[in-house]
Amino acid sequence: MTTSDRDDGRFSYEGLDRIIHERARLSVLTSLVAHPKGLPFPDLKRLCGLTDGNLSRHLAVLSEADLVSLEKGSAHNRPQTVCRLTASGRQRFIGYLGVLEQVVRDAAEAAERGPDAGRRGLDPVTKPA
Amino acid sequence: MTTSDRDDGRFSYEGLDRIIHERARLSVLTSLVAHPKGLPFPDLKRLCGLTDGNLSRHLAVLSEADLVSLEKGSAHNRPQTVCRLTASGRQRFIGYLGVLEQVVRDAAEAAERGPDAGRRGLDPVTKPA
DNA sequence: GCCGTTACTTTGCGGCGCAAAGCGCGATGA
DNA sequence: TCATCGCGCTTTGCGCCGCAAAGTAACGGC
Repeated sequence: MTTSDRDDGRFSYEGLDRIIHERARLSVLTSLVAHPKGLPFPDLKRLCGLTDGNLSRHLAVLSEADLVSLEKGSAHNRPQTVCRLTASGRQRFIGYLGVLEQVVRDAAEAAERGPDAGRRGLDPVTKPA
Repeated sequence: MTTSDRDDGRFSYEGLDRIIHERARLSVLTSLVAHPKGLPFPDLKRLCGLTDGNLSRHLAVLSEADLVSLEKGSAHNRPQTVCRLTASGRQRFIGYLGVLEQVVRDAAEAAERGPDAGRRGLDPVTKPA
């Protein structure tokens, strides 16, 4: 047998929150958790390699979900939006990271266990050039 | 200073392949890497907690991208599709996992470094000078 | 005043995830 | 023998989303 009933959902990873599990937003949240004092919009943009519009959109989503707070003020006679993780955002992000870690563990373990197990169906595994 | 030029893209994680970085497909790939001999459609469906339609769609995408192979045959007088990781799929997935691991490391490290660093900024909003 | 730059926001579109409906087919039963 | 059921997928349809390009606003030289 290949699977048993109690394996149902073994790899479903329901904790991968749709809001967080998105490349750009993952970037943003990681940047923010690494800069707990907050980051101005342009810095965040550079760190994440995002365009203005893109970052704006994602920040709106994250803010809507109360994962980040946006403090719109001004500095050097210019508008400045400082972005921060909220306390609950931090919690949710850390929870998400736990799931992500589980994914990596599951997969890495499996990948290591049988690099050429079941070779019947798989092409011979070749090294990357 | 908050960021320096050479930090550009520090958290952009370009290796997070759009095809792979999707909850359902991540489930599928992890299941498959854990079962190198392949999995029949219904087993995969249960492992991943997906609906038929959903799994079908994602398999089509993964197959299109040559990450998985679909072997349509029959067993017990019933149609049976066996899904397997391709060799290149395996490599790409492993590459992706490396990036994911980096994300987890970056974030976990940062989160641990300052669980309450900059805490003042989290709820009471303070103005940067 | 005009032009360029900075700091965002809005708009438009293509694509995607998801659930519900559909299809094919063998087994079952009247 | 012919409907009916259930299993194994596939297709359809809708709504949301990511992304880039265009738009707005406000300041700083010239």
